[in-house]
Amino acid sequence: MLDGILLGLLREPRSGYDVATAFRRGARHLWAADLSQIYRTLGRLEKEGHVTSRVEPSSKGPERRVYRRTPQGRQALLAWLAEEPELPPERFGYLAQLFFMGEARDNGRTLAFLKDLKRRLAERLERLEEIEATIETEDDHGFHTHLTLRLGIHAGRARLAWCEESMRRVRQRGARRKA
Amino acid sequence: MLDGILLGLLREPRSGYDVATAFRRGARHLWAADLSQIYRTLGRLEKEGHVTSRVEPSSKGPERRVYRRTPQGRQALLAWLAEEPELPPERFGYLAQLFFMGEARDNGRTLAFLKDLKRRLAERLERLEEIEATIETEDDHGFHTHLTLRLGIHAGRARLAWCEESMRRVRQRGARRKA
DNA sequence: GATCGCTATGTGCAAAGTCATATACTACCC
DNA sequence: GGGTAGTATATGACTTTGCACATAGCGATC
Repeated sequence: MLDGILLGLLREPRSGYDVATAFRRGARHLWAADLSQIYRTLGRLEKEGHVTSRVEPSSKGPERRVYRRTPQGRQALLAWLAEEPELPPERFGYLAQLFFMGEARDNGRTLAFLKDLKRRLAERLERLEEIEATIETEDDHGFHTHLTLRLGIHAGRARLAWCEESMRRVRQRGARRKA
Repeated sequence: MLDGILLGLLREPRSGYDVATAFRRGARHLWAADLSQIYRTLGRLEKEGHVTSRVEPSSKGPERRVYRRTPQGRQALLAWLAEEPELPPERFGYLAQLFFMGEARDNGRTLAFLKDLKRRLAERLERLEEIEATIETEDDHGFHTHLTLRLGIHAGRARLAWCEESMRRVRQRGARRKA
């Protein structure tokens, strides 16, 4: 999966560091990966013949190893794009915490948890909305970038609405219990 | 993270198989885990003193190893519940595919992709809505279960709305190009 | 009495991902 | 001259996860 993303980012020749930078800028809202993993994956892709690399001098640091996508690499990218949509495995740490929070029998804690969660989710959403404001949607790449960003925004707003609904329900429940 | 979920499910003594069954029924919408991983994790939790186990005969199969949460295990659970909300790493395979689909220059393909995606997301949402219809929301556990389910439903509807928005935009874009 | 499906517990192996660490050059500020 | 920040490439150790496989009892059905 990371393979496809790296091949996609290698539309132009780039060093591992550049790829990671492009990754942080353009793809961090759809996949998380750290530098060491990117380097290792690029190494594997080279062994598999999807990319080639060449060491080049750098103007502002040590030597760079610049990767280029091969025709075979482009084919692999297109094949990945032609696959079925890959649904993510469910992995919601905060939901799991909330799920068992009945165990603690503490509505105040649940409320504080939701408030904290809402703040974090709102921050994420704001970052996406900032990016949206800067996107050029005319060319193919920008158009598709914007499509993906929109999902983050739709989903982010839905999560905030859920936080509010949940906080309301927890408060009502607390009030009902005291009564 | 799975640690907390297993400790939470062990409110009553259960075998690994039972835990996995409870997992599939009650927690699969918030975390994915297969049997082998559950067995391994229970083994580690025992080594760490969070659970104990005892082999017991079964009426309908081979012997069962029944796990019980220790006081230390309960403390570990409460500590986990008191932690900050854990945000998931971004890992959207289908979004990554869509992100690079400009490379293929094929609006028809993008449209088919979104249609397929929408169908899958709608199925997931339906399953959550079916579960919601069967939930008892009065007791602590049911209340918190329902809260988590609601997020899945909010987010699921937002994703469907996004699919429709995206399909509309892709169609418009296709029409504009032909004109 | 053979086979199927469910109950039940595990091992082996590989891929994916996380975190810490080592190295080293350049530019800039103090 | 010294410290910090950014550029740049990696390796080592570890955990988590996924997938396949091995084993075996029990009940029902054919």
